Amino acid sequence: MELALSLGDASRSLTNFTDKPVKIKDNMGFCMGLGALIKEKSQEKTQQQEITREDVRRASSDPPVQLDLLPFSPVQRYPPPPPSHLRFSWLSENFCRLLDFLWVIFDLFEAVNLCEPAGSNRVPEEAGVSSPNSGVSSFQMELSLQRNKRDFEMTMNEVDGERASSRASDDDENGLTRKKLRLSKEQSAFLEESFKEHNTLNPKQKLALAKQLDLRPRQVEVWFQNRRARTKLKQTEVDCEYLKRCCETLTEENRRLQKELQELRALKTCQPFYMQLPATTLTMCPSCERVAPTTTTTTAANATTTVNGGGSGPNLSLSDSSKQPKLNNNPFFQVQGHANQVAS
DNA sequence: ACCTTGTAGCACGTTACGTCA
DNA sequence: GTTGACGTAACGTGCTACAAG
Repeated sequence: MELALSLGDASRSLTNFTDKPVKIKDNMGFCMGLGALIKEKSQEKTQQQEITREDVRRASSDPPVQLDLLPFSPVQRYPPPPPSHLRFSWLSENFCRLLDFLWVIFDLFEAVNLCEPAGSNRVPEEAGVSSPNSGVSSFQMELSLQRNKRDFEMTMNEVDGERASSRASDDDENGLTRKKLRLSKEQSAFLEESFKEHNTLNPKQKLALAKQLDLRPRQVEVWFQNRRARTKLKQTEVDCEYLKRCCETLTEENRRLQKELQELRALKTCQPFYMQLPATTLTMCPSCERVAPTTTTTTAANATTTVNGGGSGPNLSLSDSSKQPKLNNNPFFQVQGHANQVAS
């Protein structure tokens, strides 16, 4: 079995090994080596536990990550830790993805073409099997991490204390898939309290919260993002329910007014002509839900349901308040205010 | 002043894990 | 023990604002 490896045209070659093509903005013809990884994890994980892509991705995306920018050569698989002045904190996501994958390629290349790795009892064909979601087999990642462990340990002393402490919660993961930690009640309560004070965080607040709760800043950031999303979703549900009730109320009111209109029309045909008085009544348009003045005639008996329509008729009282469209009390016109109330 | 590029933060949708009935 | 629903941590993507060159 022969494996061709061409890093000169990375954007083309890398797509052969992943489910999803790796997006690469620039073709990079140099060798890159990670200078920091998970010290505690590497030490604690057993041979049976697989170290996943997630581990490598996180390790490569958490600043600072060290790179060796050396002329590409397959021999220089494990370059020595770079000097501190070659650290980069500007790694883009795609670049980190490329880093992840390059290690896999290196290990795969060696496993297939060079030699059987020490301590590995797997056949090389296994290395070509990709997991359905990650596009990188866990075997490859295990190989990669185990072999680079010694290199990582050389540079772990350079990892700053904050990062080391923030990663303390990572130790208990099994590493099979992406990790999901359940926050403790105390942590959730504290985050809730902070969210009540301000639903967004500036970097300083984020760092302070993370340090106080022994979480990674990214976790705090994600928590606030999800919390805002939950708030918005709940708000939407409340608004939806409220609008539903408004719709029901208006429908019922419209039905009542329509019935009243029918009664008035019936009375109009029955009452003597001299009893009819011109007036303007308020009717609710069923389609646009607006109150529109309609000049009609009614009897004195029903005059309490009309209002003065521009002086063309007598001023009539509004004694029967239950029959008036209550615009100010209509819930339809209160939705906005209600929404703001809930949001607060 | 204008443009380009990189970065950070966010909303939104989705995935996947943990919990519980 | 299994299963499905649900809550939610974590992630991917696109957009926008901003700063620096």
